[in-house]
Amino acid sequence: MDTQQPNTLGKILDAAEQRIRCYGYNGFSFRDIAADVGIKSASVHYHFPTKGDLGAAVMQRYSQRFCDAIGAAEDERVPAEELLARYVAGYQALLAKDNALCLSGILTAESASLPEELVQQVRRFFETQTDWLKTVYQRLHPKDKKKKSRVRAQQLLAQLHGGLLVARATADEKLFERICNLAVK
Amino acid sequence: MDTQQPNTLGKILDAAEQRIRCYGYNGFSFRDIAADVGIKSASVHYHFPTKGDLGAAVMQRYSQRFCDAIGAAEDERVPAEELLARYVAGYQALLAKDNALCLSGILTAESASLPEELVQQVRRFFETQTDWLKTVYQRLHPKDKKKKSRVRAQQLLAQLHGGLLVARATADEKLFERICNLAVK
DNA sequence: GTCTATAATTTGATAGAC
DNA sequence: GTCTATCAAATTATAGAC
Repeated sequence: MDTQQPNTLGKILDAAEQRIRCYGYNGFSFRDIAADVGIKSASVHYHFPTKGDLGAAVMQRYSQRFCDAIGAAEDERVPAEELLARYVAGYQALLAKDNALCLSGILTAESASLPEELVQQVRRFFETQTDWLKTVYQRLHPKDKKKKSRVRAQQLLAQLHGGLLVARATADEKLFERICNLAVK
Repeated sequence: MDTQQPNTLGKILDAAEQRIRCYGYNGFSFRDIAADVGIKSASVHYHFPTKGDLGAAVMQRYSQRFCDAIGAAEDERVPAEELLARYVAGYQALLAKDNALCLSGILTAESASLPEELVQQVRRFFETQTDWLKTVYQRLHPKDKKKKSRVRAQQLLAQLHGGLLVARATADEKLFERICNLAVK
């Protein structure tokens, strides 16, 4: 799914991210991860003492990757339209491919059964995304009030994450693409 | 959350639906349900032999309730605009209140770890919703092609379910309301 | 760092008394 | 229908050898 990590720690994170995105946080065990990587579960505990530690590390890496990928919303060398198009394209490329949800989406669904730290990480993820999109929308519609740009951002996020959800539920591969096309128009 | 059932079977379904919507299918046990209802887990097994049976019954009742609530999309006594507004209002009233997802949404997120029967039920739920909304949109925009009405329907579903997701993640109670206002405009 | 072995707990599920 | 008692398997996690 992403850049295959050569070291054990990276492989564990890869496996855990994949597992969570497909089965949910409560749908995988340390033994599953161990089997995926080709080691024993005790070795997974060596790298991540508790399941909460593992979940937090996966989410942390995921957030960081997202931030790196989208860059600065204020970067004036790139037109706002293109930033937005890139953002949506990123969802198509990274997320819609295997018909799995965004990591943050699936963790939100299970949030009541998650360690509080993980819930906070997910919340920060969505707030970071909202802030980024808000800035882009403000460049796109400079006359809008900041509040309106924020609502636009939240609306797009809802559309994208809901698109991933409905596409997965109906096993309709083209659905997300159509949602995206409508979103960037 | 819904009409409190007086009989044990109904109480079990209520408790299971609540548990799934907050913790996910993999986030609750028969003992949890038993404790919620005030019986022992063996008694839950009397009503629903396996966890799959329980999950299927919860989803079945949920789908039926949805169908009953929205009525026939072809009902000409009700204007299409109102049907749409009612539909969105239903999401606000039933789902957004406790900041939990739609049952189908959370099951979609975990779908890879679910019994196949349950996955199919969820798929049918979304297809039923899409068909209903498609018919309403065709009444609203009679000149549109059927395909376009279908895409409108999917887009609204994505927006609503994504709205529930992002609202829950950010613990922003007003967010879903704003998404809804934009949706029915 | 990875292993074997194992502890402590939880889980889905069943048998049989009342 | 609900209970007590229990099972077999799985789960998170740790101790200690290599």
